[in-house]
Amino acid sequence: MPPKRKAPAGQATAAKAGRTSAMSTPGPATPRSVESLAVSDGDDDLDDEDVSEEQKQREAMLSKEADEFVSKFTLGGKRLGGNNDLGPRKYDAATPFFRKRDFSHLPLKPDHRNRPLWIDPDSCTIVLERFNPLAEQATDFLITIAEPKSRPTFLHEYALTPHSLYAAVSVGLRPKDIINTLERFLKTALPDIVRRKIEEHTRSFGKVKLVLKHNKYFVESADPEVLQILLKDKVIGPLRVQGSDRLTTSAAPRMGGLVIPGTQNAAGVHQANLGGPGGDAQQQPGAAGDGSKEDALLAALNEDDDDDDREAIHSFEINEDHVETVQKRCLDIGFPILEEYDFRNDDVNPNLEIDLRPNTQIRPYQEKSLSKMFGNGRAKSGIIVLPCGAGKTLVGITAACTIKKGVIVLCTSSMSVVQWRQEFLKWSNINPDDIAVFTAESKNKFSGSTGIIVTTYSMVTNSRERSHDSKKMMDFLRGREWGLMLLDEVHVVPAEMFRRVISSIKSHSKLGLTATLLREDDKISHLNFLIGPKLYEANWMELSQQGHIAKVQCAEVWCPMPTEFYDEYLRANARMKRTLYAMNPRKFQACQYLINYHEARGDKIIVFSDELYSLRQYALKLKKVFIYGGTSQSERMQVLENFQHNPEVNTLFLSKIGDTSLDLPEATCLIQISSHFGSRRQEAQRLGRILRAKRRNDEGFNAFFYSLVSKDTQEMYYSSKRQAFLVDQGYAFKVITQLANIEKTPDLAFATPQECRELLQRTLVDNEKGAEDDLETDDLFGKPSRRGPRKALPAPGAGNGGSGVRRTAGTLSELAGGQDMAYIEQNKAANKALKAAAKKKAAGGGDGQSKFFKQIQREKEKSRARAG
DNA sequence: TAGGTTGTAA
DNA sequence: TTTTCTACAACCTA
Repeated sequence: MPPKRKAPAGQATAAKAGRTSAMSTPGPATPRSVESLAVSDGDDDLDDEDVSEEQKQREAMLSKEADEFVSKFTLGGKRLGGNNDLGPRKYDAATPFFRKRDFSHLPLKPDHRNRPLWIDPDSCTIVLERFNPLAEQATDFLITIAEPKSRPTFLHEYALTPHSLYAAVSVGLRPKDIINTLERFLKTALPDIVRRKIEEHTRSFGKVKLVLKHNKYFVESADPEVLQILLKDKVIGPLRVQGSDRLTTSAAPRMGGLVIPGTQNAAGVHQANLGGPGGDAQQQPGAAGDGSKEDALLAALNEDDDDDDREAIHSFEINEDHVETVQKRCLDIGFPILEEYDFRNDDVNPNLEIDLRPNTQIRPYQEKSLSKMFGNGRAKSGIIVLPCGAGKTLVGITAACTIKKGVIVLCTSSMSVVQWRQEFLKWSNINPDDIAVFTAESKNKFSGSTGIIVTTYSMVTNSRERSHDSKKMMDFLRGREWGLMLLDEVHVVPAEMFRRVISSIKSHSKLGLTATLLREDDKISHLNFLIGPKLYEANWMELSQQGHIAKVQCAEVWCPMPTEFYDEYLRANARMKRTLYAMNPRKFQACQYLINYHEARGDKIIVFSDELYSLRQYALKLKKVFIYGGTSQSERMQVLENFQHNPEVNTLFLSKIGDTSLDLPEATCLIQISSHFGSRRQEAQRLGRILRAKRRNDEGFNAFFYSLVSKDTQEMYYSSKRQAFLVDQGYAFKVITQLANIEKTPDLAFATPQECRELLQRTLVDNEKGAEDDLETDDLFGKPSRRGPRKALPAPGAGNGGSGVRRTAGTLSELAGGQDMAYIEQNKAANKALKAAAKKKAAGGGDGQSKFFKQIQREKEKSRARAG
């Protein structure tokens, strides 16, 4: 049993409801000073006093400890972000956000101190004071109506955008709710321009819904006029199914007896109510009325959708073939269409026997995200954004358990397919026969009339020739209707290929899960109409403060480049530049130092490098295991297994294979030596690798994330770009320019200038080989070059016009010889030691090595083929 | 069972 | 200050 006694979810929610109702009268009713609140964190404050006090102290201690830890490395480095005390403020906290314009003429409300929001009327940027008494409630509200832009510790910045407003309406807020609540939270009066913007953008949003009922698609709206507009539209009108002349009318559903499993409600009410009020409601004409109470918003925010006003609903039928066309068209003409699945009234598709295992309690934020999805008793399609390790899978499983219909799960790799299935078995009582995987290896169907299929995107989208089984399976998938489509890592979907999934498989509702709704192109917005609005986005910092994910210390280590390296760097082409700044000996030393430090501390360390050459060099030189794309499946398993359980193996080197396709054992320290341009997503994903660390609740535990950056190179720029997302999430990157006592590291590599020069030459030579092979035939130089490059190299060095400028052939050959000897020796020492220890594969050592070289060879050839 | 090919993301 | 190559999954063959 964990020592901390948290209030059960039930109490927490009740407490929350209490506070929420207070929020409708924020003024004098809650006269708490800013100062008093800044201290109490406001989350556990209704819990047992001792516990929260203890908790707080511990957190303070932790953060201090962590700070000190990083400072140990820092000699004179300047710090970025992470300013933990605000100090005396000359300006108001929000001042920086308004630098360009001055809104001080906007009159403050008399009780502005009790109100947490500022707004910039021109950009519709909202700034939230996190230390304000109402910050909690305001945060809930803002997450619903606005796009989080940046959420550092004290000030959060949100933007009101058409899409965010669209999402707000889709989870049940009405424009006037939004306006009224904003008015309440704002320190100033809500500017007219913003009010108009909200009205304008929400007018048509959420008015049209796409509902699948009895296997027929209906376009539904509470507003007959809107339907008329659609029917008169030149695209949509003709698509209406003829014969259904009258608009069908029924009553709006209400949440009724719907209970999301795993919530504390589930315990008592359970299924008793299913089919109760909800079912009846369908028959009754709308009791309607304009019961627009002010509390409606609070209710919506509060998850209990006890809407009193039940409006009449009008709908017309459209053919299923035209759904996509209609969806697109609706978006184009300003009536974005929502997809909803009235699963409780779906008696056509068989029910699936599935429930969460008893005693499974989902976490508050998971519940919150699901309540957005099931807010009105139906399943809304949309996207839930949770950091890795925060339990995305469980959210998906709970959704499946709520809907209880056929489910199709789409993953990015076959690895995660297996995991999803395991998670389903772990968390739910699903019959193992009812959950099947569809991958290259396994093409089983479930035995019953319905079930769960777990597969990969590429399996479904594959446009190439299919194997016979695969074809049969696809027909099966296409031929039936799914209650829920779970899209794991949904940010991949906007890619041209993957979006085909949406159209090729018919599902009543779609739930997208992702950690980072980020792409470097702008296609992420496509998800809005491909799947649905973003239903929920968690705040990383908050989750980590609450102990759901690990606390992470981020640091960027600046490694100067030795002059020789820098000279080469300046002259090199783009490709070589990348290699050079990864191979920077100072960086290597930093890496070595950090590995030493953290291994001594008992951390499990993962080192990432996108640059294969440097990945290998680092790993071999440091005698650590590594995995890259060419590592065979069995070897991968072996290495991972060892990394996880063998106390001797604490450091693992990974190529970008580790970003997506490996299920990494838990690590507690992460070092990046080279990374892919400015991909924020990659950075976030990598950070996510250490978030799930189980030790997070141990005393004084922190996870560590280092980016090693070669100073004065492009890396600096990329690095800042990559960090943008994490910084927005509130992570502070500390800059370390000097690692204290690095020179005392035992066996510090490249400590002498001579060694550095050798490294440089070797790097240049090795990466020149590809070019060399361009001119020579493989049989001559391919194999021999591994053993005796001494002979082979001088010629290409001189003969290769493009890059021959760099150095004299003499030096080059000299060093190259030594290099290869060392190389082979190291290679023996590295991964293979592990192999021997595992006493697998008699031929292991030599075989692996030649395989390794073959792989390199193949890659070289490939790139040459492309070039030529 | 390994190795090669292709298509695709980013 | 801009961009890129690497690597994966599926499928096929010897």
